[in-house]
Amino acid sequence: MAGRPREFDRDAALDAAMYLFWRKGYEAASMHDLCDAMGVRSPSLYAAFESKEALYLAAIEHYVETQGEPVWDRLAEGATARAGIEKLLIGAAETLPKSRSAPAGCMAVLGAVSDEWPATITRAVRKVRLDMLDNLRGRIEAAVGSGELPASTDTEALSRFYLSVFQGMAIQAKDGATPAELRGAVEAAMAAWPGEG
Amino acid sequence: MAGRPREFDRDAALDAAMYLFWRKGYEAASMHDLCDAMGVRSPSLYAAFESKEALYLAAIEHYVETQGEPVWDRLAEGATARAGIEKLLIGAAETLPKSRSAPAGCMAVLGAVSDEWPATITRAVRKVRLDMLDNLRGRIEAAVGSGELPASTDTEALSRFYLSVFQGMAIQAKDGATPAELRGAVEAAMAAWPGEG
DNA sequence: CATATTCTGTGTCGATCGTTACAGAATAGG
DNA sequence: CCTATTCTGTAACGATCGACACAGAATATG
Repeated sequence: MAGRPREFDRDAALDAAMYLFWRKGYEAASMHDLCDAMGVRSPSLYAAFESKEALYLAAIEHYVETQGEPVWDRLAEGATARAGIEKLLIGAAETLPKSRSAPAGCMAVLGAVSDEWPATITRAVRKVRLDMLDNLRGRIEAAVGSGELPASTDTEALSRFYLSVFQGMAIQAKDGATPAELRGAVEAAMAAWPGEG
Repeated sequence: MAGRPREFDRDAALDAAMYLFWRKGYEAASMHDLCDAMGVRSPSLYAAFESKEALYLAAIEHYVETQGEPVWDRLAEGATARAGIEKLLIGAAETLPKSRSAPAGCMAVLGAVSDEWPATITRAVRKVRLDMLDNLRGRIEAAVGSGELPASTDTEALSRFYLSVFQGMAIQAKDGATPAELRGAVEAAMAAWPGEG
């Protein structure tokens, strides 16, 4: 292909945009802020990502791949569903609080929770949250199939419950909760596992 | 006092502003939208509430008084802390989903979760969330004092856990969860009560 | 080298943002 | 009635928003 080569790294720029959207949300991250953070002038940005809306969609997808999946992969680990969920939540307790390398909270949990973000973004972010529920339910249903949990288990309720713990932890992390404080909540939550106590 | 009397009901206008902020958040609710919803022209609005920022602060306070407290008052009801928390969460399951009269979710839980809302608002909304934690911890510590819970109870962890359930439920309500679905999560959460199972 | 193509940088577009100046209307106190 | 005071409505302010026109610079292909 002919033409002047792009002078910036598209993936690095997308990564920078992700962090800014993560920290500020959609509306509060202006194109001016984004250009600064990405080290790119706006025409180059539009040429590479089409629009602010499309940039956010690319950023949330990038977030899921680079930030979300490493945490949610733990759900599949462990010999039992109980162990997998505990690993997931402990990992979240470690990851959600603000650190040197990452803002506090979860971009997918805390994004588009008010109306009037562009509808495509609301739809995309909500889908990520609903995928979380599906992942939990999948692991729990498998546990019922394998006999780890009784057939009478309300898998819908149990997965919704653990999802609410995860999502609530994201908000508390945004409010300054430490990993140790969140681990305490996880420990309390695991006591709700059927048959526990 | 002299002067032309105000032609609109300040409390009714504040109530309308509260619902709009509740639904849209801070930035997405423009002064234009607010004037429409409140039935007031902007100079009258500024004369009565000073600024958009001050209006939001008044609205969140109004929200806590009229929407939050009726739900959180249930925490004090019931013979035991366990019963109080269950009443609170069941009430939340009923209240948080979208209804004819109210938007989905909780204005305090879902507000100011991204940076760069005005700092005074972030501080005020976060304080409401931290008050939730204090309320839960207070009830739980009282239960330890009365012997309902063993002295070894990690009251901090237990209150953080139930707070995370409440806050997670607010997000799921925003994503369309029904009262019945949230009640299921509450039922699962109550199984984590110490000694349960 | 010549040309087509693609990126970069400057500057700016119209729209909308929160906010307010100003003039007219409506009251209370004298 | 007259005046001071406070509200209402029109209209507009400067600032910022997302997005883009345009010209110049840099490459691949022929």
